[in-house]
Amino acid sequence: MEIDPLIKYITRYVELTSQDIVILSQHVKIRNYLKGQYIVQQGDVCKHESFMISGCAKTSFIDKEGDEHIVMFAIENWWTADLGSFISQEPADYNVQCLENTKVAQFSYDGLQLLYQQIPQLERFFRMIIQHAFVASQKRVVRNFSLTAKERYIVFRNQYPDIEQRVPQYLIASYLGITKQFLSKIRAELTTQ
Amino acid sequence: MEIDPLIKYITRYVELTSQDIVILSQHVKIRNYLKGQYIVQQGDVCKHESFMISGCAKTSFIDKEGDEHIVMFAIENWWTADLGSFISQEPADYNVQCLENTKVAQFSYDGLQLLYQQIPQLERFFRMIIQHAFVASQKRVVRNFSLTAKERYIVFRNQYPDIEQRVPQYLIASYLGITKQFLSKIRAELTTQ
DNA sequence: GGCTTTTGTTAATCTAGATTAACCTCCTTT
DNA sequence: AAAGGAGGTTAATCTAGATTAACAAAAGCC
Repeated sequence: MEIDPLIKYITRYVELTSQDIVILSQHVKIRNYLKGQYIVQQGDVCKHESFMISGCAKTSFIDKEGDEHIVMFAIENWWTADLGSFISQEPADYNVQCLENTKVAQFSYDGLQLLYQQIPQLERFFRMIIQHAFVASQKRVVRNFSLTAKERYIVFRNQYPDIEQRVPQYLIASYLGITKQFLSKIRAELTTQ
Repeated sequence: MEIDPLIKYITRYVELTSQDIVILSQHVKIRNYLKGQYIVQQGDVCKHESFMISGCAKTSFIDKEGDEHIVMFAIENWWTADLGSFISQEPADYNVQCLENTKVAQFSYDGLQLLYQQIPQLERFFRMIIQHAFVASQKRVVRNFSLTAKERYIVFRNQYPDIEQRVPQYLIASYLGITKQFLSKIRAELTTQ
């Protein structure tokens, strides 16, 4: 089944009966995007929370100077959405755009509210997922203050070696909060010794 | 009752029966700290999630150079803990130290697991709380990349005017990721129109 | 194969914010 | 009232990383 990776992922955290899985699959929609397509567009309301089955996407923000800042990347088994927009159903601050052809399993806002009622463990599941996401985000704030750009790049590389391979460098530079020129310089320094 | 502010806060998100409140109060402990005391110490396991009833605390991190970085502040009606340490029950990355005499309502790890079973709405409650915390943290990451120090200070001031009054400037500088000298310069610029 | 677009590199110059250091309040405490 | 500490300011100098610009290497695409 197409949603198997999702079920497998959820059952790492909570137990699901076969009945739960039937209900779940009724409220989850599989959707395919081509490279370049948007899952969420800044200004639109974010209608879905998306679980990545395959492919790769970036979440980014265009500032008032028109410069893009990468908020996060997502690959297989990650979640992506503008969560702030999704929970409030107000316009999104971020874009989510596919960097490869991508397959996702999507929860709509209403679908998810129904699922919370019918499968109470999902409440626990999402609590746990978001706890981890919050902890990771807070660590990133700390790293941005206490590490140099070079150190942050090394951390990123060690933490997400799979992402580093799949994503162009200028997007990684943006994720790290530096220019592509400076990242290039760092990389040159790291390869010569 | 001493835990009234907590009940009031929770019932803004989910309904509680009087029975729920009795159960809750059996698993929540009120605790007082003096100014300067630690709620959590870097290296210890974070044993509690604390709801602030009164007072003020800072969450901070001491880096390898011995410099302190402020992760967040907490005042009345905020939550504080090293969540990463609390959920994994591994040593904390952060300190939580009181900046004023402080009264908190504390959930122990085991107590909270019991409460999740006995009051399923709490699962929902904490999911919602942490969703908002995650969204706020992600916005902070974006601000740190796309705004200047002066702009970030203005945002902080507008967003948390009550915190700005109660906390020394050098800690606010640290929260903003700048030195106290540079914050002082920014403030001088802002007062002379 | 050539031609355009997308990525990545190198180098010169510039700037936001760090560092260092000296000095100025207010509070406490004795 | 003196002394010490905690918090805040000002100013000179320094640096990590930005900006600008030019070029090189891949990667589509006709």
